[in-house]
Amino acid sequence: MASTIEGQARPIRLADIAKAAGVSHGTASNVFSRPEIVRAEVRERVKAVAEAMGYAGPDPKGRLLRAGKVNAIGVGTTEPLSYFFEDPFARVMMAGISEACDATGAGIALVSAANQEKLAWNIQSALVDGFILFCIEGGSRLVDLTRERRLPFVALELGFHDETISAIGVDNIAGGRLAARHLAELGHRCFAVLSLPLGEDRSGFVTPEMVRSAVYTGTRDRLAGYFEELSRFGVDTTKIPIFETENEEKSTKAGLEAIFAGDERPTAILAMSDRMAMIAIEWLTARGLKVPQDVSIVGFDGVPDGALCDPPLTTIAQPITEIGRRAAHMILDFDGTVRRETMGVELIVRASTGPAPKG
Amino acid sequence: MASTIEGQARPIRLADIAKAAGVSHGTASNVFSRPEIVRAEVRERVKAVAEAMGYAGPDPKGRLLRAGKVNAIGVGTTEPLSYFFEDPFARVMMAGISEACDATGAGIALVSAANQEKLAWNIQSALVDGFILFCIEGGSRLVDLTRERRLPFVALELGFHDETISAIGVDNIAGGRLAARHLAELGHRCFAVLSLPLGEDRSGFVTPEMVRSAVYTGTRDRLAGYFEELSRFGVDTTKIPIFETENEEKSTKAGLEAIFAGDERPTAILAMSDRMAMIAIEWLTARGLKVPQDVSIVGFDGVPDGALCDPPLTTIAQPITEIGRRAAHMILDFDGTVRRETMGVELIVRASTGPAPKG
DNA sequence: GCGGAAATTTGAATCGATCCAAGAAAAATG
DNA sequence: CATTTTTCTTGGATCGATTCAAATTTCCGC
Repeated sequence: MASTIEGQARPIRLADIAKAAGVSHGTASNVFSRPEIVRAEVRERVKAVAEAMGYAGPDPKGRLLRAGKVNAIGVGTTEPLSYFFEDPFARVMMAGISEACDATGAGIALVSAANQEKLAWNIQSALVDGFILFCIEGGSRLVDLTRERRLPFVALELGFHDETISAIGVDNIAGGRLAARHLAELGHRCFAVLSLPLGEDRSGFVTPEMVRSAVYTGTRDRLAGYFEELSRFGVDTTKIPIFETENEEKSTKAGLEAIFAGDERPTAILAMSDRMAMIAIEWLTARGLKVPQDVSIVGFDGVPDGALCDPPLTTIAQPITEIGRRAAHMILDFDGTVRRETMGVELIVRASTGPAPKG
Repeated sequence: MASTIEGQARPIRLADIAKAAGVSHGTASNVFSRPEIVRAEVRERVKAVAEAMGYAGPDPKGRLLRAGKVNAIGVGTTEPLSYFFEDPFARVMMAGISEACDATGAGIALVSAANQEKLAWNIQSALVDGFILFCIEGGSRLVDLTRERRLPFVALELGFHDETISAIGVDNIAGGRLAARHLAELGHRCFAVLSLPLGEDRSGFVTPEMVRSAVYTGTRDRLAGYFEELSRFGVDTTKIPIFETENEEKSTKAGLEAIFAGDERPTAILAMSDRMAMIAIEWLTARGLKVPQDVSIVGFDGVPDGALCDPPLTTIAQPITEIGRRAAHMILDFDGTVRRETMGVELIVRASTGPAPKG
C-alpha cells in the first residue's frame, strides 16, 4: 500500500537547468518569469531541458527573498487554529478577509499563538506581508510580539486604547445604548449583565468601577453604553449585577447561576456577545424559564447562528464581514499610516426580547 | 485620523547590526538563533545595538531560504477562500487539520485556485512544505498543478483512480450500501438519487452507464453501493432516476423539480451529500411533503449541521476530523512514500428516514 | 558588406539569513 | 609561564532565485 518515490538526492535548481541547457542563469530565469523576452528557440530548448530533468519550476523560497513580498496576509490569534473554523464570529470575519484576499489573489496564513512557547516563534517566523490580529484575551501579548516584526498589522475589535496601532472596531457605546434602550422601552427595569473579559483570566461579579478601569476598552464601552441609556430611563444602575465571564460555556453558566441565585431576578439580560446570549437562552430554557416571556435577552455581534437559535436572538449586529474586508485591505494596500476605524452597529430585533412581565 | 509612520528607508538587516556592533555577521546571527554560544557581554552589546537601531529580528524570508522548511502546510481548493469558513464539511475537515498543525506548531496557508489565471500562480508560489487538496470539482487541474511543485501532497476524497498520488478517502461503496440497505429495510422500493458531479460542470439526469465511466470515482462508487444493495432487495435499479447536481442549491432544486415532476414519485431519496439532503428536506417541506412520512432522505458526509436541521438527518457519516488529522500528518511526517488510506463510514439514523408510506 | 538599431544574452550583484571549518581568545592545567 | 583545553569569533560559502547594465547577436536598409 506504499511505494517509495524516486529519492531525488537534491532538488534541481534553476542553475542546473541553465548549465544543462548551456545558457546563463539570467536567461534561464527569464524563460520562466518573462518568457516573451527570450528567443523562441532558446526558450523551447530550456523548457525541454527543465522538463527532462524534472525541474519543479522556480522555487518560491528563492524568489521570495529577492522579491520581498510574500503575497499573503497572516491572521493571528491566541486561540488554537481550529478557532477560525469553529467560532461563528471568527468565521464571518474570515469570510470577509477571504473576500478581499480572493479579489487580489493574496493568500491567507493562519497562525496560532495558543501555546506560550510557540507563540513567539509562530508570529516571528510567519511568512506574511502583514497581520490581522484577533485580539481576544491575552491580546496585548500578541500585539507586542507582532509589533516586533515591524510589519503592518491591524488589531480587530479596537481592544486597546493604544492609539499608535491600527485597529478596526465598532462603536461599542452606541451598541450598548441601542441594546439597553430596546429593553427599557419594552418596560424592563430589572437587569443583569453578562460581561466579556475585562482583562486577566478571571471571572465573577465585578463592580462598575472595575469595569471603568478595564484593560479591554470594548468591554468597558459596551457597559458604559448600557448604563448611560438605562440611567435615562431612571434605572438605578448601581444595583445591576455584572458578571464577568470568559465568553464560553462554563463561566457563562456559572454567571447565570449566580445571577439567578439572588432575590431580585432580572427580567432582562444584557449579554456582551451572542455566544453568551445563546448559552443563556439554553440555560434559561432548561431551567423552565421562558424567553422572552419570563426573561428577555439581547446579544451583541450579530452572528448568523443568532438567527437560527430558538428563539431567534435579538442582538446588536456588527458589520463583521465588512470589518474583515477592511482589515484585509488595510494590510494589502498598506500606505504607512496608522488607521483606526470605527464602524456602526445596528439593533436587530428578533424573538428573544419581549415586554417585561407584569408584576 | 491617520498619522505617518517613520519612513524607514530600508529595513535594517542583520549585517547592519553586526557592523554597528563591531562583530561578524556570524556572531550577530548566533545572538538571535543560538544565544547560548555567544559570550554574555557580546550578546548584550549586540542586542542593545539591535534594539537601538530598531531591528525587527532575523527576517524569516532570509532564514527560510537557508533552512528550506517553511513549517506550514498549504490547503488548496478550486473554490474561493471563503469556502473554508462556510462549507460545513470543509470546516470540520479543517478542524482536524488544525488539530494536527497545532500539535506540531505548524501553520496553515490557505490557497485558492478559484480563478483560472491566478490558480496556477497561487499554487506555484505558495510557501508551504506540502499540500492538502480539497478535490471537489475541477480537481484534476488542481492535482496536476500541485504535482508540478514536487512537494508532498494528499488528495482528499480519493477522487481519482490515479494510484500514484497520496489520498485519503472513505469506503464509498460500503457507504452507499449502508444507506440503501437502511431504506430498503424500512420498506422503500421507489427511489431517486441526487448525485454529486460526475466530472464536467454540468447537471441533469444521467444514466448508470454514464456514472460507471465517471471521472470522479467517489461519485461512481457511492452509486455502485446504492445499486448493489438495492438489487439484493429486488429493486429494479434501471428505473431509478439519477440526477447529477453541482452540490449546491440551484441544481439540487432543479433536480428535485425534475424528479418529482414524473409519475412515479420516489418515497426515498439517496443524496450523495448532506448538503443536498438538507436542501431536499427544505424543498420537500416547502412543497407540503412530510419528511419522513411522505419521503425519506439519507444524506452522506455526517456534517454537524445534519443533526440540527429539522428533521435531523439520517446520514452516512465519514470520520471527517480524523481524515483531516491524518492528511495533515501525512504532510508533516512525510517519508517519501505514496499512501492511500480508506476510512470506514457509519450509518447514523436520525429522523429523516422512516417506514415507506403504505400503498 | 557595412553601420547602426533592435533584440537577446550574459554574468556579477543582491535579497537576508545560517552554517561551519578554522583561527583567536580565554580558561584550565601542570 | 608554557601548554593544553575549552569557549568564542570569524568570514567565506550557500540557500535559489531576480535584476540590470553591459556585451553580443541579429536584423535592416543601403
